[in-house]
Amino acid sequence: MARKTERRNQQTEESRRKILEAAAEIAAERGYEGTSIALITKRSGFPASSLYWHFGSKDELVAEVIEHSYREWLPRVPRWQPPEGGAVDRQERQEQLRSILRRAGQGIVERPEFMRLGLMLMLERRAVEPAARARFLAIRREMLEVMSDWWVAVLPPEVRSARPGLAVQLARLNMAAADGLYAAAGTEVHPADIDGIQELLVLALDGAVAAVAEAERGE
Amino acid sequence: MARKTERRNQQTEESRRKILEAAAEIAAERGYEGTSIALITKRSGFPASSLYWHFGSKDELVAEVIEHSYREWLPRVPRWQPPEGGAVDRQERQEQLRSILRRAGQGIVERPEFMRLGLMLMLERRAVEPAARARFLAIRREMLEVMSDWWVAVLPPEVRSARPGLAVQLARLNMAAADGLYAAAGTEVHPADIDGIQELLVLALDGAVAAVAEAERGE
DNA sequence: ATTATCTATAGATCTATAGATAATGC
DNA sequence: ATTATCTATAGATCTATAGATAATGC
Repeated sequence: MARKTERRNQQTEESRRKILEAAAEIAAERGYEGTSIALITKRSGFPASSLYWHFGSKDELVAEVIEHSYREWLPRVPRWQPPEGGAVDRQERQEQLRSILRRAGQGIVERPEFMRLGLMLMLERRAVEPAARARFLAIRREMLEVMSDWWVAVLPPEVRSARPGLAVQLARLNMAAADGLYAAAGTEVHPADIDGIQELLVLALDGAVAAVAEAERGE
Repeated sequence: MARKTERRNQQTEESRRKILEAAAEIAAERGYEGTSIALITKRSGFPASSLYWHFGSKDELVAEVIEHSYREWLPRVPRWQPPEGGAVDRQERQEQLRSILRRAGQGIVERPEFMRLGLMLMLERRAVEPAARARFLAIRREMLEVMSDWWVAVLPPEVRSARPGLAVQLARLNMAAADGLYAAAGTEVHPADIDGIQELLVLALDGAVAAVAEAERGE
C-alpha cells in the first residue's frame, strides 16, 4: 500500500531536511569553506556517509542549502504585486513601497540564512564557482525582474516612456540598499534603527522618481 | 650606520608586504576560512614558517590583511570634506555628493580587497569572531562618523534642528546602498550600469532630504 | 531487492612549530 | 647576537568512500 511507502519517503525527507537545516545554520554563520562536513554531522546527528548518500558531494549539499533556505524564505517574501489598473498617485506608491519593504525586512529577520549565505557567496571570486553561488545569482535575477515589473507599473506613464531604463535602475538601487542594510543589521545597525532607515529609503526612492519626473518636465 | 639597518628593515617590510598582498588577494576571493596558509605560501613564495614568524597566527595575519588593505585603499577614499561656511543650497549639495560617490566607486574598483573581505567578515556569525572582523567593524564606525558629519554640515539648518537623528540615518542609508551596489557589481550589475544607478542614488538621497524638509514645513 | 544508515578509515590538506641555516649588526 | 628564512614534520581536521548492518517493500 502507499501508506508504508509514504512513511518511508517521509522519513527520508525528514533526514534530508534535518541535514539541510543544520547545514544552513552553519553556512550562514561561517560561509562556504567554513561549512565542514564534520560540523554538519555534529549538529544534525547524521554520519558523514548519510550526507554523501543524500547529496553526493559537499558542493551539491551547499547548493541544496541555498535551494532549501530559499523555499523556507519564499512565503515570507513580499509579493511585489503591482497595483490594479496600472499607475498610481505619489502617496499610494509610497504606501505600497513602505508596506512591501516592511514585509521584506520581517522575512529576512525570520529566516536570515538564505540572504546571509547568498551574499557571502556573491562576494566570493573563486576560480571555480560553487554551484550554490550560481543558484543564488539565478534566484536573484528573478527577484530583480519581479521588482522591476513593479516599478514599471508604478511609475508615472510620462516618466516611464521618457526613461525606459529607469524602472530597472530603481529596482537595482532598491535591492542594493536593502542588501547593504541587511548586511549591517545586527552588528553595525541596531534592530530598532532599521525602521527609521527603511522609512528614509521609501522617501529616497520616491524622491528620485519625483526628481526624474521634474527633470523630464523641464526639458 | 643607519643605512644598513634601513636596508634590512626595508627587506623585512618588503617580505611582510608581499605576504600581505598575496593573502589579501586570496582572502578577497575566498573569505576567511578559504584563506589557507598553503595558498598564501604558494602565491607569496614564502614558506609557512615565515608567515608565522611575521604574524604569529593565521587570525593575526588576516587581521593585518584588513589593516593593510585599508591603508592601501585609504588614499583613494573621498574626503567627505564638509563645504566651507556650513549649509549649502540643493544643487551644490547634489554636486558634492555626486563627486564624492564617484570617487568612492573608483576607489573600490581600484582596490577591492578591503571591502570584499570586510563585507564577507561582517556577514559571518561565528561563535568566536576573527580579529579581522572586529577591526573591520571599528574602521567602518569611523567611516560612518565621517559621513554623518558631512550630512550634518550639508543639511538645511531648520531640518537639522527639527530632526537631529536624520544625518546619521542618511549616512547609514548612503553606506548601505553603496555596500549593496558594490556587492552586486561585477556579477549582477555590469560595470557600465554603475554610473546610472549611482546618479539615481544622488537624486534619491537628495529627494529624501527634500521630503523631510517639506514634511517639517508642513507641520 | 532496495533504501538508508552505521562504523571505520584512506588520503589530502589544514595550522603550527622545531630546529638548522643564512644574513645582518655590533 | 639578532633577525629572517629554510626544510621537515607533528598532529588535527578535511572530504570522501568501502563495506557491514538495519529497515522497508515486493
